[in-house]
Formats: sequence, C-alpha cells, structure tokens
Amino acid sequence: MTESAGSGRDAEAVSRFVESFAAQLVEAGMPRMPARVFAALLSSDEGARTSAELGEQLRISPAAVSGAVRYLAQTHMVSREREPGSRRERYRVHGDQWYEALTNRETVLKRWEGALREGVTSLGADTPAGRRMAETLAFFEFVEVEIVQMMERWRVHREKTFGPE
Amino acid sequence: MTESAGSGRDAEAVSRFVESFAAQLVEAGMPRMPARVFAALLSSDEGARTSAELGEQLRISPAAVSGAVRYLAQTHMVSREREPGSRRERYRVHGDQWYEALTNRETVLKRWEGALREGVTSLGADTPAGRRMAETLAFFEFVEVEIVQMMERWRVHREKTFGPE
DNA sequence: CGCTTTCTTCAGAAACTTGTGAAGTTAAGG
DNA sequence: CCTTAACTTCACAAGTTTCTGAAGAAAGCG
Repeated sequence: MTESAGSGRDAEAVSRFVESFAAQLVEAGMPRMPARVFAALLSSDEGARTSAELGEQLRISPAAVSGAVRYLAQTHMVSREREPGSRRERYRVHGDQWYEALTNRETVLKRWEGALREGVTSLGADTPAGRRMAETLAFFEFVEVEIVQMMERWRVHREKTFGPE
Repeated sequence: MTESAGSGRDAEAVSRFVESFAAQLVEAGMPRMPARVFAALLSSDEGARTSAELGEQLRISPAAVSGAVRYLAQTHMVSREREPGSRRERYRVHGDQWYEALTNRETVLKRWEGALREGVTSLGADTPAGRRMAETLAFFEFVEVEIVQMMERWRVHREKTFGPE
C-alpha cells in the first residue's frame, strides 16, 4: 500500500481516481485542467485546497492552476476563499453549489431558446421548419421548469438520506 | 428581402439562424461541423437534406459533411436513410429522437457514476472525501431516474399541445 | 461488365488551444 | 515604505484539432 508519510491516505489511489474522474469530465466537454483541479478538490477530505497544494499534486504550474480556477469559479463549480491574515487563497467545492451549477445549464438553455425563437420568427411560424423549431423550443421550456422542480425534490430526498447540512 | 430564385425562403435569414444556433451548440461542447450540419437540418422544411445540399449550403467539402454526419449518427442526433434506387443518402433529424439523445447523457451519467463508485471505494466510504463522493453519486443516480420520468411527462405534454405524431 | 455518381478515407496544411516560464500586480508583515 | 509571498497576466512553443483535396470503395445503371 502506498501511504505517503503522515497523510493517512493512499496517494496513488487518490491520484488514480482524480485522473480517471477528470477524464470523464473532459470527455463530457470540460477543459482538461479545470477537470483535473475539480477532481482533486472533490477527492480532498476538506473539500478545499490551496493553489500550491494543487500545483504540487497535479504537477502543473501556478499559471495553470490560476487558469483552471478562474474557469471553475466562473462556472460556479468552486468558490474561492481568502484565509484571513494570509495571502493564501483556498478553493472549495461546496457540496450543493456544484450540482446546482451542473444543472444550471439554465444559462445554456436560455440561449438555445433565444436562438430557436429567432429561428421560428425568421423562418416563419407557419412553415414546416418553423413548426419543428417551435416544438423544440417548447421542449426546452418544458425542461427548464422540470429541472427546477427536480432540484427541489433532490433537496428533500437528500435531507432524508444524508441528514440536514 | 433576399429570396433565392424559386426557393420561397429567405436564404440569408436561414443562414443567419443556422450559424447562430450552431454557435450555441459549439459553445455547449459540440464540434463545429456537426453543429452546423445539425442546425441546417433543423432549419430545412423537410427536416432532411442530401450530402450535396449540405455541402453547398454550408460551403464545405464532401469530406467535412461525411465526418459531421458520422458524428451526428453516432450520437443519435440524426438518422441516415438511403433513397431507394439511388446511391444518394439523406440525413434526417427526427423530431423526438434527437432530444431523447440530448437527455441520453445517460451513457455519460453511467460513466460518471462508475468513476465515483471507484472513488468511494478507493478513498474509503468512511472518510470525509468518500462521504462527499457517495453523496454526489447518489445525486447522479437520482437524476438518472428523474430524467426518464421527465421524458415520459414530456411525451404526454407534447401530445396534448401538438397532437399525435 | 464497365462507367458514373456518391460517399468515405487519408495525409497533410492551417488554425486553434493549451500549458509554461517570466514578468507584473497585489497585499501582508516587518 | 520596503520586502516578500501569493496569485495573475502575457507571449510563445508545443501539441491538437479540423478541414481540405485527392485517391479509393461501393453501388446503381446502361
């Protein structure tokens, strides 16, 4: 077993998980570095790491960490916190927050809806193509509402299963 | 108004829609050519085009059409049909089929679940990190079931609104 | 059975993306 | 107020991806 001194964790097993989960995220369209950083945060016991720790664990430059974190913060997958009285920053994956973000493809949905609405208008609502797009649009609007309701059900389910936060 | 002779459609308006919708798809992670081809199919009155038509409309080579269509077929976004007695192929976006495909991130979900399950095992279900991942895993399992139910509700809703297929 | 049309495969050029080192900025601590 | 630690920005090199033209394979048609 590969125990790094004093860590109490199998560093190699952690690394294997980080890389394999990151690979899945990449496949789903996330850029490589953000995916790796995110997986590293997810697998940390505190759910948080400093920039230096991430750089060391993943063998990447501070610049790469910086870029990855910017991406993750923008997409609300992680939050940044300054430890008071230090200039060290600490990046955290906040249980709830991030799958909210995942499902908040809302922004994406909204934009698709915008594009489709334009399409219906410019092709004409009375044309076959226009009708097809109107139906597609209706689907997205439907999904948008459904997702909100689903997340509410999840919160209830989660509290029952894992207890209150 | 830019009417191309005999088409009965404003070619420029169609092109604007195609490019702007494709851009949204690209932003969401779809490769460029598949996105453009898909948007072109969506905006056609028949919901179907031949390879040559697509090449001409989008100003791309037959090779590019071929590649894009392969991608779209693999991801079940379009189906290919041979017109009988011809070697011309025709690519079609089948109303239902494609948003089923969209929500059939199922494959993706399954793989994420696999990676997470491994993570829980290798980090230990009794560690804080293990617990966090177990909860994440539970979330994905929850979503998977919910999506199936949602699609059933959509089919009902759709039939009410747009009538039977 | 060979010609022709249509699609596919492939190698390579062009364009874009990504991660790095190095310089720059910000803010704590003396 | 100067030093120094921590993060960010930037230009560029390396590595990918993407599209094309050209050659190749499949299949109708005469």
